[in-house]
Amino acid sequence: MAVDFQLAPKRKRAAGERCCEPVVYPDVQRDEAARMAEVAKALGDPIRLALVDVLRKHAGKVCVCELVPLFDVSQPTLSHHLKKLRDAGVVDSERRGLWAYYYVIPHALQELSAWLT
Amino acid sequence: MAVDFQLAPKRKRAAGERCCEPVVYPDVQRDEAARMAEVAKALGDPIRLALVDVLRKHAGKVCVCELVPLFDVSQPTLSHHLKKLRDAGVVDSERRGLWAYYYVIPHALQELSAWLT
DNA sequence: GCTGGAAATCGACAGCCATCGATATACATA
DNA sequence: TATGTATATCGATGGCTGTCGATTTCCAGC
Repeated sequence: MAVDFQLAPKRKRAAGERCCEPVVYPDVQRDEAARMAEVAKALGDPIRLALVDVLRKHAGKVCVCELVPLFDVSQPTLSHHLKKLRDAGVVDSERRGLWAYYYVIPHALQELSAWLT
Repeated sequence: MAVDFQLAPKRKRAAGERCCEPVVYPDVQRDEAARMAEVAKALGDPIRLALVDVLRKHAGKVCVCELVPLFDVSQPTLSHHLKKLRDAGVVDSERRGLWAYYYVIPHALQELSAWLT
């Protein structure tokens, strides 16, 4: 995760000089921005975005063995992408025997979605 | 940009066997994923996400000199983030004299927003 | 036990990213 | 022309990312 930003004091400006209407600090709090940016970052790869798309369209849980052949990357690489999505809190997984099933965590995308709307 | 993903046959074919036409992801979907991932990646940094938040809340155009003091990063770093957002097609800028004004491109976030909904 | 398959992890590598200070560019004003 | 200011670009740096092949872990079935 990138370095967190902070509020800094406004710089002084010559009296009466004005380039535009004053701005106020973003409504989004820092931790909100950090959370949403984390989710956005997880979606910021075409493979991961398509993975989430597949998982969302399957209301249930999808076996990794069904996901791997859909993409032109190796199994370890896909596993890496799934881990990124898990670390970002977008998906979760469940093991049944040899197989692992992934699914989108309900409401994981809700905050970002609401902000974008 | 990361390596573009491809779609492969859904099932591994046995040697020489020909069971069916491979299932192919529509190209539209791949392009969509690439475009949306690019936008998501641009939003995948807390500073850039907060920048977009500020610009969106101000329906007009905001001077860079108002943005810089809001964040605890140097002016070159903020300029770099603004350039990232510009390259991703999220914002655009306009120069008036010494000052540069940034604004969110209308509907730039629409596709991603609709997909997330 | 042993063998085989599914998935995760490891180790390495090239490329990208966020950040800074220094510098360049462009414009305004004296 | 000379000076100052706003913004962009440059160059360097440490850290992160996506990718792979090889390996490991875990489980099922023999």
